[in-house]
Amino acid sequence: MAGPGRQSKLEQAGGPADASGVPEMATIIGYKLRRAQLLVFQDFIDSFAELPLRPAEFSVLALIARTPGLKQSDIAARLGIKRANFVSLMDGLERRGLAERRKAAGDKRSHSLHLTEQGNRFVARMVELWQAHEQRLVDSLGGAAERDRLIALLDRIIGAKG
Amino acid sequence: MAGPGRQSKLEQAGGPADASGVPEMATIIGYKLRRAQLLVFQDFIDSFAELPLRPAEFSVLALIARTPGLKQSDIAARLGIKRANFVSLMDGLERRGLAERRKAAGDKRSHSLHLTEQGNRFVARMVELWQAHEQRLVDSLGGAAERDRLIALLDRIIGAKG
DNA sequence: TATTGTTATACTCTATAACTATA
DNA sequence: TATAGTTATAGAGTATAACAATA
Repeated sequence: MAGPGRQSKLEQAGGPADASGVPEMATIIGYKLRRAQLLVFQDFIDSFAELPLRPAEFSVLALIARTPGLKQSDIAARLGIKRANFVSLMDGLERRGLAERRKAAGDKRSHSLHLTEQGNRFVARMVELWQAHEQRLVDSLGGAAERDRLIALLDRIIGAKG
Repeated sequence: MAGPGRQSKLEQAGGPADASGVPEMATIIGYKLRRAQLLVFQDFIDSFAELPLRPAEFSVLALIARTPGLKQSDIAARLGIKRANFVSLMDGLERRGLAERRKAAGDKRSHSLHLTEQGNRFVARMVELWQAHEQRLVDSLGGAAERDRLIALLDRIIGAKG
């Protein structure tokens, strides 16, 4: 990792560094990712003032809408949510009448997840609000092509875990 | 927002959507940003197993190293940390003997922040560990040019708040 | 009056262990 | 034995209000 001749390869990993090699925050990938992600989530929250919904709840409803009938554990795993933490999240969606647990056919341990009728209507409005939010983001990036480039780069970081 | 002729502009904001317009998570900017950021922070934490340090602590030490003497509130504001939350973070760095508060010259209310001698040595090692972490990221992206493209795209989202 | 640092507090998110009922 | 769902709990991270000292 640190052989001789290291000095001749300054700035190979990070961006501009001072004499001691301390990087400027503006050039650090993780720092920029965090700042951007916080801003995007804040815009998401603001966009859903009319229909209070957190990003995690949005992702659960969207996934159930697209692939109804999946087991609770499957939904949680696909979204990177621990199954223990998924319980109260799903409780909330059920309490609001948007989604429901049904006894799975074969396996009596598991629940399969579905939207309710009200949930379907909710998701329709949710998608409209989301599109406005996403369009703002795409515009700030400079267009759909830039959006695609950003996602392609993020996918390289995420790798096979996508 | 939703005029007639909307069907002819499908997928303008989001990526592939099903018949009801529900987006696939893999095409959502905020979702990808979150996943990537979590992975990067996890790799950061793993990289600092030898020298336990959280991302926020890293950013504070790096900022003090590059611009010593700034007020506590300035450091916090530049990093997007609420000053109330900055107190215990700084307490930790001071307790570990890495950084210190000094009475500011003019204003008796404020503290100016500096690294200790031990802090300088710590930062030197911290930078080495960080470079290995950052190099892994750059490699996964495909090179420094891709890193620059990613940061440029993130800066468009962040806008003037960077 | 306003600002700096601080305390206290609360809420969200995340992580782990242990329980139950099934398999 | 292992898995699905659940409960309880603890730790971060983050947000606001209020206070003392100082400007």
